[in-house]
Amino acid sequence: MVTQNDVAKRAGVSNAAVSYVVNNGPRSTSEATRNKVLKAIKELGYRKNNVARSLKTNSSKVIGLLIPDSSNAFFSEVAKGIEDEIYQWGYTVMFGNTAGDDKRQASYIETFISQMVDGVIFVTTPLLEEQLSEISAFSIPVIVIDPECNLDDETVEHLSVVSVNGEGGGYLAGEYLLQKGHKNMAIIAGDQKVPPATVRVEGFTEALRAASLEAEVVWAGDHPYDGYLAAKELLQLQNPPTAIFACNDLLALGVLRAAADLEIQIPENLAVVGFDDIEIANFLCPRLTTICQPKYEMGQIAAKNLLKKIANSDTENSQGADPVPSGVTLLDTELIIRESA
Amino acid sequence: MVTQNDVAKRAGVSNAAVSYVVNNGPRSTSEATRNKVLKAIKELGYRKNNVARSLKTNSSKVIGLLIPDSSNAFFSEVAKGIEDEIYQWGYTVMFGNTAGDDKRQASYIETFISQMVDGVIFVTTPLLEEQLSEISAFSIPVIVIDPECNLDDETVEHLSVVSVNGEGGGYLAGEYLLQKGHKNMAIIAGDQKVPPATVRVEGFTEALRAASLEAEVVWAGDHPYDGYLAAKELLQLQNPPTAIFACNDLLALGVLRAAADLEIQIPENLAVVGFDDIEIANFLCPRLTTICQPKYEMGQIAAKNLLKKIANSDTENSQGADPVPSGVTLLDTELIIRESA
DNA sequence: GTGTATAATCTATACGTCTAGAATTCTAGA
DNA sequence: TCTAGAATTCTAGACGTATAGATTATACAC
Repeated sequence: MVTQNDVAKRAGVSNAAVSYVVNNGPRSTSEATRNKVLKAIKELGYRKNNVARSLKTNSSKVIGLLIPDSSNAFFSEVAKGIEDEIYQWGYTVMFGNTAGDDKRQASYIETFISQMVDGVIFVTTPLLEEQLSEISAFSIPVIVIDPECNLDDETVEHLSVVSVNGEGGGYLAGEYLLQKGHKNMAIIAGDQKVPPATVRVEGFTEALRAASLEAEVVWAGDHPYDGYLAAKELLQLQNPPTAIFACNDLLALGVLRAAADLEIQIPENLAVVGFDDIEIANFLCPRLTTICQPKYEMGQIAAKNLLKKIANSDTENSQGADPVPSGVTLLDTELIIRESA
Repeated sequence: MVTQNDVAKRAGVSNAAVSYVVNNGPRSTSEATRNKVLKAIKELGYRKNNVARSLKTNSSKVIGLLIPDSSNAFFSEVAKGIEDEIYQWGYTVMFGNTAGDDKRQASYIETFISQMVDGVIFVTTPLLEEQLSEISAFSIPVIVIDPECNLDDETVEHLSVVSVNGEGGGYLAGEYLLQKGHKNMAIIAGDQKVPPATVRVEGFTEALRAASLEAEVVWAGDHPYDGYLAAKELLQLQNPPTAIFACNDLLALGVLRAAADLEIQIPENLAVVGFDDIEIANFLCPRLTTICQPKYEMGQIAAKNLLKKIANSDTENSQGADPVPSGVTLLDTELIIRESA
């Protein structure tokens, strides 16, 4: 492996000079040495070694990303927002799927610490008190996207969360279906263990409460098949719902399929509202009415906030530095009316 | 930061002893010191520092993953296969989206080298001669998933590729539609710059050639909307095709949507065959007939091969070691007949 | 009790980088 | 030409770890 020392020898300068050239500082170099060094670098094919740099400077230019399932359209869109943003600042993403497994999650946190990541982003992941305190023990900045909202206020205050107004989204869906005259509605909710599921249900329920109505809640999962099964069951009741709120678009897809199987016309005989507005929603038959949440932007904002936090913790004296909103940054959802409701 | 030295002091042993305990070797330790060290580790909250370890051992336990677009269902499924496999062996994934940008790709390769990754997996990414030789200059094992097949044989031989028989898949689609009696067929192909697109077209064309038929090819993109536009145009010709082969399922989704807009019945008046068999395919209306490729398995196999390669290059004397199939490992595709054709 | 083989431990150094502090060269004003 | 001050360069650790080589403790056979 070609090192700075090799380059230095070849160029006839000290290794410090090489470092200064490579990093454009922190001290200036004359045009002459600069050229000698650059020439030697080219000739020897030297590449800087970020591992050694990390060890010395205590900053790896890597951030850790913890996601339940990278193959899920929602998460992968968020991840893309993060990566796009972070790339521009010379950072790289190291990621792990928790797959809903606490042990696996813990293992990745160990890894992230061990790899000296400069920051961590948790996406929709159970926040275990113990793990959080471990990370903060290493003073690694953390951003959370869409948290389990039953965290105590103190913890949240300390945390910096980017979230979407899931409750508001659920409310929008309920309000809309109410306005369409539905009285008998059902909710097919995602995995009860995954935080955002519950809030959406609450928002929807809240909207119905205003009209003194209630909705049956079926806890399913996050896949189309879960939605399919749940919908089939609901639609074959003696008194089937006239509207279904599916808490994510993949579930909604399953609902559409179940309705088709049972030859139930949408939206004439059944209204369906989804949540997420994933890319395919606008191409389904019928096009899916859904609650849009800014996935890419969530990732982007989370990344921006994390980078800010990292910058602040670097300069130590965070006075004058651009402060990161701690507590919850809530992004708005939007009702996208298409054909299914 | 708590270091091995701190632990050593606390436990009243040498730092070497701590290292031996932490790594279970390479030398044995007495039960007594082992316990002392473990106790000190717990008391001080010591975590091993993988950065320092990497620097010393020249092995980071990190692999680099280069993907065109992590938010695409196909890639993210492959990525999941990789991550799942690699996690089991204590490795972690560092990833970057190339976004079809050669400069960005080059930048990530620099980063990977700089981070001392133990191996790299390229997924469906243009293999630039220069970049490959740069990586091999650092003797970093490389696995390619689904390559641009116009690489010269020598390069491929040197490379270790996991691929799916895209040509065979295209052939299956063509054969099936032929057998269904279609004579006027069209192909909506993905991004011409992305390697696998071309092979699928060739396979399909090949099948038709056997019946002395030809199909019109429209180069579109990778998104539903691309398929939608292309299909709308095709279906409004004075002599529209009776069957469309969409080279990936997202395109096919767009085709279904276009047909619905034009009130064309599927499969009665138009047959549609997709490619990929992504999760949603089985829930669309109509359910999508498509060519299934083992995405998760591709990732898994690629990861397994990469780990083998890494192990082999570690032991240097690869004699007796489990050899990695160099050249192309071709996985089979399968025709999944559902409702759309 | 002696000698020997083995196990356990410690000492010291290297991995490749960055960066204070010392040393040197350059610049410009007198 | 001389000199203060700035600009540039070099020297010399340190970051936290792993591991050869040296050293000491232990076990066992005689």
